[in-house]
Amino acid sequence: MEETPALLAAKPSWLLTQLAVHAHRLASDGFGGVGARGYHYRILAALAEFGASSQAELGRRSNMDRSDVVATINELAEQDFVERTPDPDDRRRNIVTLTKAGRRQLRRMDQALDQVQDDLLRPLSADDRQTLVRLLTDLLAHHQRG
Amino acid sequence: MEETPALLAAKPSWLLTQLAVHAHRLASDGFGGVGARGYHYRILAALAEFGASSQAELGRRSNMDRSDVVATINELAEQDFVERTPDPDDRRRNIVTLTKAGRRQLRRMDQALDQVQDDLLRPLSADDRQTLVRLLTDLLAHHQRG
DNA sequence: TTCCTTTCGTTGGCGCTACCAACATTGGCA
DNA sequence: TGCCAATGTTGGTAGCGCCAACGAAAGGAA
Repeated sequence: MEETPALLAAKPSWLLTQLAVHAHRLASDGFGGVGARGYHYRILAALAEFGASSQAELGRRSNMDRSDVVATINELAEQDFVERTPDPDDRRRNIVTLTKAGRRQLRRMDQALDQVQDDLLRPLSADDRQTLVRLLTDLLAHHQRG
Repeated sequence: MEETPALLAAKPSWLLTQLAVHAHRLASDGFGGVGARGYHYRILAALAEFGASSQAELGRRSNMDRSDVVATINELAEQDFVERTPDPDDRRRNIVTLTKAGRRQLRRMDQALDQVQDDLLRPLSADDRQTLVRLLTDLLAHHQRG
């Protein structure tokens, strides 16, 4: 294998984005096994955790653009993983509901994702994993405000 | 701000990929100021560090697909940041050379990137930054073999 | 009430990164 | 010689993130 330029290898942003590529590939492979992708998981997870929501709400919680939520809900609804019904109390909104099948799909995706975490962090000790998660959590929290 | 589902927030792969989004946005903003993007930096950095190379070599060092190297070299050559000449010793290959202007562009991009690192790691102490880099470096090294 | 602003869902787009398949040309090797 | 590997190139595709614009509807100010 060829050497990576030191200019790159020394940059935290390089380490982060390259590692994210690996993480994304692992996750995609896992999700691909159940015919889904990341956006689907985000929406299903948000629904399972906070219950039926409007699309705008789902977007804010899952860090997704409104327009991408539309497409994702379309796909999930076509597979009967969610239901989209107009909100009678606010006629601008749709209420998105998780179905039984959707809950099952979420469980499948979650298991795949757990395996991904293992593969991703394999070389690290339990302590190091915890440290890494702490640092990343701090950083992410910071960048989601400023 | 709305709450992120715990199912997401707990996954290292989520932290990593989301943080990479922020890192990428910061870098893109920095690069955008000089009319460039990530692929350009990778190629220029590899050329500066290892000297004139074939496109395939550049791709391996910069972690890029051959086809993406072609497009990137096209763009860099159009701005006279690199020169592409056929290799007389191996007529399959091109030799890509960094120009003075290319070196200047790299310096500009590198300065922008240094600022990005600061912004990215701002909330962390010097110790924490070092720890983070160590952990990420270990992980990345692992995933670039297996 | 009327007017203005905001929110919501939707459509249709774009950029960047990461890939893949196919092809012709050329080198290297058995 | 004949076969396989590497190279550059073309022309795709997918996923994620994002933006502008629109009509419909809600909310708040005057």
